[in-house]
Amino acid sequence: MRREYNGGLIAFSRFFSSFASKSCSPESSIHCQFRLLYVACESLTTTHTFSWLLRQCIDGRSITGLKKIQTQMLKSGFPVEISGSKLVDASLKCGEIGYARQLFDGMRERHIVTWNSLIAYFIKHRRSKEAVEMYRLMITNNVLPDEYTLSSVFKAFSDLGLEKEARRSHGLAVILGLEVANVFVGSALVDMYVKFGKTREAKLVLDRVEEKDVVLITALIVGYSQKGEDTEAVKAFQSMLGEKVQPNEYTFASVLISCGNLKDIGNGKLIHGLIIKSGFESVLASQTSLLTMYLRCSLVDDSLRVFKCIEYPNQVTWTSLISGLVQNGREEMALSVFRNMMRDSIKPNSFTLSSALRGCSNLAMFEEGRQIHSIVSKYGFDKDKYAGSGLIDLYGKCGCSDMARLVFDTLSEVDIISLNTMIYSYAQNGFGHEAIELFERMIHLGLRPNDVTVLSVLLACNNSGLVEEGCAFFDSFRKDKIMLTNDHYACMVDMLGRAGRLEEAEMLITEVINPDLVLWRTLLSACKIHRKVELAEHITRKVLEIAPGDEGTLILMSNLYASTGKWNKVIEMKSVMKEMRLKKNPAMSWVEVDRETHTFMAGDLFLHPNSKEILETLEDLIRMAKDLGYVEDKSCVFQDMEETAKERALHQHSEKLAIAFSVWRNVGGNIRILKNLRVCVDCHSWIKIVSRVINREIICRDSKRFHHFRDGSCSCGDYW
DNA sequence: ATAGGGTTAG
Repeated sequence: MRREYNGGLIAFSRFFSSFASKSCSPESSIHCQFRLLYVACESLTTTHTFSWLLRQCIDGRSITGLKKIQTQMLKSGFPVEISGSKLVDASLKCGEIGYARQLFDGMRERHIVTWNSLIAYFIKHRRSKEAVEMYRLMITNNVLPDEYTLSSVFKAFSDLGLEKEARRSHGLAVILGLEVANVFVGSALVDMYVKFGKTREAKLVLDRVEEKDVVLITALIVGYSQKGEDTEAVKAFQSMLGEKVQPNEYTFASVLISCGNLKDIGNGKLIHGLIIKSGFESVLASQTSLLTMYLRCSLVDDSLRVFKCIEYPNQVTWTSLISGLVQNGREEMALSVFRNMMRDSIKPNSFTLSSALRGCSNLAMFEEGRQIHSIVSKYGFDKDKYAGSGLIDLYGKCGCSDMARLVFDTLSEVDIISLNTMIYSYAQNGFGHEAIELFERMIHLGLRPNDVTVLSVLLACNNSGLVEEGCAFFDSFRKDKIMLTNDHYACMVDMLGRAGRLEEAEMLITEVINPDLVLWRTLLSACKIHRKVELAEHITRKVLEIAPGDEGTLILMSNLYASTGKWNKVIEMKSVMKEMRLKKNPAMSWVEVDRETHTFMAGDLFLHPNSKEILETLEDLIRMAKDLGYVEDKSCVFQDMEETAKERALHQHSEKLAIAFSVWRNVGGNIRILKNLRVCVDCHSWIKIVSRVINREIICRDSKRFHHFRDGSCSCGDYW
């Protein structure tokens, strides 16, 4: 009789659902189900039917239905303990935590499944605190946790950093014999120790688990690769194969990260083969991991080949490609990939945006970067620290530290990275006081400065001529036992050297355990500024002992001889360089106009389609600058030639060409140019005057810093 | 009836 009714019910339900799918809206379909439940609830008793009905409620997310079933269960004398856990589980699956909690609180006797379901729900929704509270309540109520409880709750411990309590529960798992016997408990433990950064203990747990499976071993591999113990990760993977445990896409993903970190292309390709052999070749996660691995190993073509085989790349796949291309210096391609992604209507996330922004800031692509800024806003990432730092970096590298600051001030959370980025932006642009102010705020917030902070602060002092402040900071960093690297020393050597305190600068180098070429070259360029030929010769001899024929040193020395008029020495140096087949890095400037980049090389305009117009504009600008007092500084010419030829050479320095081009194209607003070397004294004084002539700000990024030319003066205070 | 691992970033 009952069975018949149940069968009838199913048929009834089928009738309704087919009816619903054909002609009804989803709401009316659920309405039909309510009617159905109402009818059914009148006379039902079997466990089987209750389960079926609960399933219907879960599918229809119907709390009303649940309540009806509850009444019916009570009426029919269904064991309260069982019905309770069933109802709690069903309410949680309907997303009704409030009702579940209400049921839970009303129970006199609670089945362990009830506890487990609630804990699992909290874990699933990352409500770790409540999960742990529930677990504690369970213990105080003398309910002994089982394998289900433990395999869930460990995640909450690691999430909240409750290591002590976690170890106590681990002990419980050992006493109950679950650590060894239940692989779920074992993997949860491994995962937990991994999250605590304790890979050694994770491995000890793994070794004790009797029947090891993929998840267990993968959890350990993940731990190794996230901690940078990449060799261990690869070893664990190999031993997994030895134990005949079949890896899956999760396993491949983590071991491939380690291969990428190790640049272990041999194992990387081996795993690629394994992926094909075990049928994971068209699993998106595996494809993405392979793509990333190839990019980390700088095999851009291989990664593109993998990408082409992917039918539907997702957000992560696209992002991985974009960030990898940027890391390999293929910014242009990265940005075109980004545009393709947007065209395919794949939503970007903060990873995507910060990668694309880094592509822009590497090349100081202002317009492109601004467009990405509007995408950042469109998708609601204005307050995000990752996208935000990307924007700060972009604006900093485009010479707009005020815009960088606007972004910084909207961030919802200030952390060491965003602070460092902002301080560095100020430093590059010569806003020393602003940088120091932010640094003080950082200390006030209780954040410990790291090596990037130290470099940014020193650079800020250096670029603003704050020598005393810089020295004071340096001393305090030394006292605070902050690790100082060669870069930090190089910054100080530059600062002291440029201030003419060459002896102190040299002393500082002797303090360094392993002085590198950069340090010596820095001191050498200070010699060049102050025309200290003898000291420079002394240093050059020293450097050439460590690094015979060092290109940078020879060029600096040759330029020093040239600027002091020692032309025979210049010829000598040049012949040495020629013999060693060294070529000077040609000076280049570039400028972005209408999202197109135009590159200029000194004296080289013949190939430009508008050379005539550019030269005419340039002549006008030089004439007007001369009217306001510009005089050529011929010490900036490093070749021995006739005076008029020197003038001509000066007039065609790449930055002058780039500025003339921008003026001719009538670029609106500021003029923003970039240069691969440092700007020379002659161009510097010329650009100052031109900024007044055309009454516009000219921002020039050279290889070391920014110069903001406005109304006849420069932000660097003629100190660079 | 209730349970475990991964991919992209400054």
